[in-house]
Amino acid sequence: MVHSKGKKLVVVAKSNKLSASLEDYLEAIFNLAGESNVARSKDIAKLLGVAKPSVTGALKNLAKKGLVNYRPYGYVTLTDSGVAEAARVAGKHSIIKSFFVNILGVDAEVAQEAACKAEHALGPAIVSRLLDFTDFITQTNGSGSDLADKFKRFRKRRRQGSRKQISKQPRK
Amino acid sequence: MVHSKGKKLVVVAKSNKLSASLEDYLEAIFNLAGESNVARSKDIAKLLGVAKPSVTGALKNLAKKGLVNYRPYGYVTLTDSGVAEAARVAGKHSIIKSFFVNILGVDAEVAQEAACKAEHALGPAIVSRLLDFTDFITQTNGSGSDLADKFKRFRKRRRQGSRKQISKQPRK
DNA sequence: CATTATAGTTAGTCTCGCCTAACTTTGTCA
DNA sequence: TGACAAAGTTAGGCGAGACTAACTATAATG
Repeated sequence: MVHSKGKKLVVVAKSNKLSASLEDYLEAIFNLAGESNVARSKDIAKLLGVAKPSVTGALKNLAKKGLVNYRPYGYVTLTDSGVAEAARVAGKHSIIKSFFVNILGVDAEVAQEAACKAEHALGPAIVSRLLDFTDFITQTNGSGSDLADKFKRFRKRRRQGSRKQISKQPRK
Repeated sequence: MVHSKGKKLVVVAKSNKLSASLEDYLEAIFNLAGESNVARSKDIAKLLGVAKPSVTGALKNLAKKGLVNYRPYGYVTLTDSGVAEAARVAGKHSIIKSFFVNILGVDAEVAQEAACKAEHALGPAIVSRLLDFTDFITQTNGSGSDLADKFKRFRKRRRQGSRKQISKQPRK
């Protein structure tokens, strides 16, 4: 971990960086709005698996940051910067998930869930490379057989070869 | 995100799963103990960038879970299951970081920091594949030139090709 | 248009993880 | 060995983010 952190001059500026939680709300609104053009509190709650009052709180918070247009009992819409921010997060999500599924061959469900968490952990430097890498691998299957496929076979061989030692994963 | 979650029978069993924070403490102790065979509260605090009382709290917590041997004012050691758990976390960290550095070509500092966060987000299914994949790529450079190198050139070309559109990343 | 179901909000509480200030214990060294 | 520094702990507090219970506003329906 090794923090270090600014330490002294930190008091200022309530920080415009979003918490993982608020990023999740923003992304949820973005996705819901993308489908049906409206985002209802109810649906946000359902999508994120939280209770309704949690949504209200988050919306107020996002409104204070100028990312959503919030009016009590009204529909929720994203502001311009809200859209930008949400698109950024959703983009990360998509890149990460795509890597998991298309390169690593992870099950879509698992990849989806993992991407939800990882999108808050990985900065632009990594995600940008991940995108390039995924493209690189999927495009480079001109020179020979499909690399992702090769990997699948490699992995199968490896996992079969060492049954007893690794079996699966030291459970728990 | 899409939770769903057990929902009904969840009340029981205070959960033996560690929070991200506690995993960090455990990993820190593991690393410190590995180097000098003792883990002092002071060093844990420094390594994680937290205040001393936070360490005390975490240690009590870990002790309650049977992962560390904690005696007030004494040195901290890991129990057997503490070692197992810590090794698991540290293993994840190492696998993830290695992928970032050796495959994606990310700067070691950045990779270190990102791995710290990602290790809490990625489950065994993904990490196991990540390990295999990294090995696969680094071992498969027999058939032709080094793939990681190829990727580096691919990326350089790509980033140069699209200067204006992507330039870097929409800052903030 | 009145009733009722549904959506949303308010108020209050809880847990987690961190902090500072002040205290106690331990270790060091003259 | 006694004083002082360093390490560790206790007490108290704060913010984020979630929850439940109870209330209010909106929508739908006869």
